[in-house]
Amino acid sequence: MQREHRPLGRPRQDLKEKPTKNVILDVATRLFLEQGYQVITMDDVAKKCGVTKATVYYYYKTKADLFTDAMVQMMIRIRRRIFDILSADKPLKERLFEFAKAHLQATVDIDLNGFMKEATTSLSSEQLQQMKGAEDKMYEALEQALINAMENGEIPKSHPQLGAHSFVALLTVGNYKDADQQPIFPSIDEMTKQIVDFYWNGLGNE
Amino acid sequence: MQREHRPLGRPRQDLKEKPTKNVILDVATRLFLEQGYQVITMDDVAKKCGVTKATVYYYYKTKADLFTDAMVQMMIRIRRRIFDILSADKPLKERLFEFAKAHLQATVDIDLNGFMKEATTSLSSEQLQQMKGAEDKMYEALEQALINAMENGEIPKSHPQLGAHSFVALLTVGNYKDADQQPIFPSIDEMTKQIVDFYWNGLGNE
Amino acid sequence: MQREHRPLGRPRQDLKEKPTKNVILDVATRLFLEQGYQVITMDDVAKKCGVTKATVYYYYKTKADLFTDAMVQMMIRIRRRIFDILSADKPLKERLFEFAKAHLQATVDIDLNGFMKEATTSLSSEQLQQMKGAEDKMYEALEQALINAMENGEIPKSHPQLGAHSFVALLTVGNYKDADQQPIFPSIDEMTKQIVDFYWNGLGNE
Amino acid sequence: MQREHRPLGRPRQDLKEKPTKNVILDVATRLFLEQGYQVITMDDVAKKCGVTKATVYYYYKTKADLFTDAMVQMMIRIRRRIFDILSADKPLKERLFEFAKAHLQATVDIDLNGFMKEATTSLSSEQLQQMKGAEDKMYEALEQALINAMENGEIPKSHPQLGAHSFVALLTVGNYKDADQQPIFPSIDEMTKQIVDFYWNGLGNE
DNA sequence: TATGAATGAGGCTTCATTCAT
DNA sequence: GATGAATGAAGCCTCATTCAT
Repeated sequence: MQREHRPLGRPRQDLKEKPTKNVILDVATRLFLEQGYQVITMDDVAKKCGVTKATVYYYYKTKADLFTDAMVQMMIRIRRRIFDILSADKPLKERLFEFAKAHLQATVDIDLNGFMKEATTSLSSEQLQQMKGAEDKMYEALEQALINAMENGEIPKSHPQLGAHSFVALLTVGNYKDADQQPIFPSIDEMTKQIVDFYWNGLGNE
Repeated sequence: MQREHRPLGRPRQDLKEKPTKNVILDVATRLFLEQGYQVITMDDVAKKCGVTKATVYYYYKTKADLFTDAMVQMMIRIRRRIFDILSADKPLKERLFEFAKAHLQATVDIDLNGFMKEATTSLSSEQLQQMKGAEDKMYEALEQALINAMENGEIPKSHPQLGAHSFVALLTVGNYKDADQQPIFPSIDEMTKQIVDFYWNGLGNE
Repeated sequence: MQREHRPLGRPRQDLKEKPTKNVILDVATRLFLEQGYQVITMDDVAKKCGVTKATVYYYYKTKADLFTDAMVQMMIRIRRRIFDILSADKPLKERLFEFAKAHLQATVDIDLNGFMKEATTSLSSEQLQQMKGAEDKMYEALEQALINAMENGEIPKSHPQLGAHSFVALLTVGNYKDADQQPIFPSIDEMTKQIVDFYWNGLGNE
Repeated sequence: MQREHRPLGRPRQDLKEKPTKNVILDVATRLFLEQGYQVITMDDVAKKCGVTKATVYYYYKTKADLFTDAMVQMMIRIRRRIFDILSADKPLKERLFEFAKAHLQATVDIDLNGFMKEATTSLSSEQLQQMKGAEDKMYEALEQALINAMENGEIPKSHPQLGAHSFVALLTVGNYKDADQQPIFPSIDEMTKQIVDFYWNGLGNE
């Protein structure tokens, strides 16, 4: 765990350049999230990164690999976010509100269900396992927060896995737009409040 | 496994077979639901129908057309089902339970969000309108049932659109399988009961 | 050569309806002339005629047959027009002018060269013979007029076949439009006059 | 007959072969000239080049692009030839003769009219502009030679644009073959002489 | 580390043609 | 005489992937 030997003084400017592999992963993640696995081509990724397709293949052996890595990393990041937000020292409802709001503000709708479905046909079973694993861990982070709250007596005891999934499911309501592009509530704040209230009731609170 | 190749030309009108167009629409609907728009090819559809691709194109000018029609028809059917089940003369909670159960029993997970996302990238704006229109109407059917119940005093007054969307969103929880292919609850009945209870609380009932 | 027995009196209205076969031929001729053999589909023809493809096939065994017939009939008509115009009792130059003008007024550019080239790949050799035959006869009509004029002393003796082809070739100049859609001369009359003058000189007149 | 399939990936840079892009353009030009736009498939081009279709698409995004480029390059070459031949220091008639002969010797009949017609239906308006532009410039080269000759007093003053187009139009006469495959004159030399003489008269020379 | 050049496989779509009615 | 339903063959184009440099 020791840091590598590094020259003294201020690092050179070009050290700030993100390594190519990271650029690719970040760009890919965004593109896949925005448009889905099938629609995005390796060329799309390459072009957005300012490199060639061959370079992408230098870092990721297949498209499926790139996708898997992108999704897994993303779920890890979300899990970390859940941890961060939900371990704050505030009433659970407030923490849920914060998380919900953060989630709904992210422009891209993270439709995990959809991604898993698209992936099923194209990924190796090992890759699917990886994704599923990351997904499960993500939910577990939420579950844990609920379990804690149940033990604290903050909320009634109930099935925490159901609670975790229900929360994420309800968040998708926030992304709905009708035929005229109207969301259900005009502001994100209102949207978030309503969803969290609904969820809070659902948990059995009065 | 499939029918032998038919001879050229118009087939004899022997048996009272389902008209080819219907066969195509039904098969396409199932395939699209199971695997998504991008993954399914026109050839997949054709082969499953025992006809050639050209025949599929005889009835549907493009893949996007076929998809749109399939989705719209499906949403119309669901809407009808909602009507049928929700207009029965029973307590609302029972009716919700019935609908939820029917929905969760359908083998294919009807992930509307996912479909709309895939559609966005590949359909004409006119086709998107059609799909969105059908989707909205579907939700309206649910909303109406909620509105009635609020007026009856069966449930507290609240935002019916939110209620409708929340219900559908919660249903997706029933399709979740973890990395070991385990659903959250082992039986559909239990699953349905838990989801409807959660929802029922969410609506503000005590 | 006796006329068929026909009922006395005025024929019924519906006798005025052009027989379907003729409609097809006429429509096909126009479409092929306007857009070429390959581009026009049997469906295009059928739709413009208000019948189905199968009907077109009822009258013409193949697309190549329809095309051949259309082109041959057209060349026969042109040949007749040449006869009519060129056998009038006026100075040759006037007659040439008239024919040229009639030709240039027809909106469609009858680019026989182009048609023969397109046809070569797609027609049977017998069909090609038919077309070539009709084309040759068409030119012969012009040649004959030139031969007559040479014998009359109206124009110097020269190679009549060259004369006939040169005339038709020069007419194509009238259809030229530059990148800004400008023809070489602004009015058809001026165009015709200039071309015929040029031709007239070419024949060796002073 | 053709090269064996190449292995995947970048080929060894062995011999000083013509760059693939040039090979494709040259082959395509010849094929399009010989048989027309619609008849030639991208596969035809690829096979004649000993590469796969995908390779052709690597260099040209669409068939229309390939065609446009082929035609434009060809017209640029012709224009250069016009320049070269017509700027020699000889009497105009001799120069015209030379150009005509060179043109008629080229085995393929360059039927510009036909190509422009085929193009109209299939090319984007931008591509059409490109082709038209190249065509116009080609004619302008001829016009300029005529203008010079008029100013020299070598030929009478007349409309140079008409002169340029007439010349090219008359050249097509040289490619005519009748139903028995007979050209109008048996030898190219005689053909050329007759056409140029006709043209020379047409210009108003005595 | 990065890329340019190439391929194979496959997807969408069109179209001439056929045939029972 | 006319048509609706179907097919087979082919054409355009895309894309994940490979490999020598």
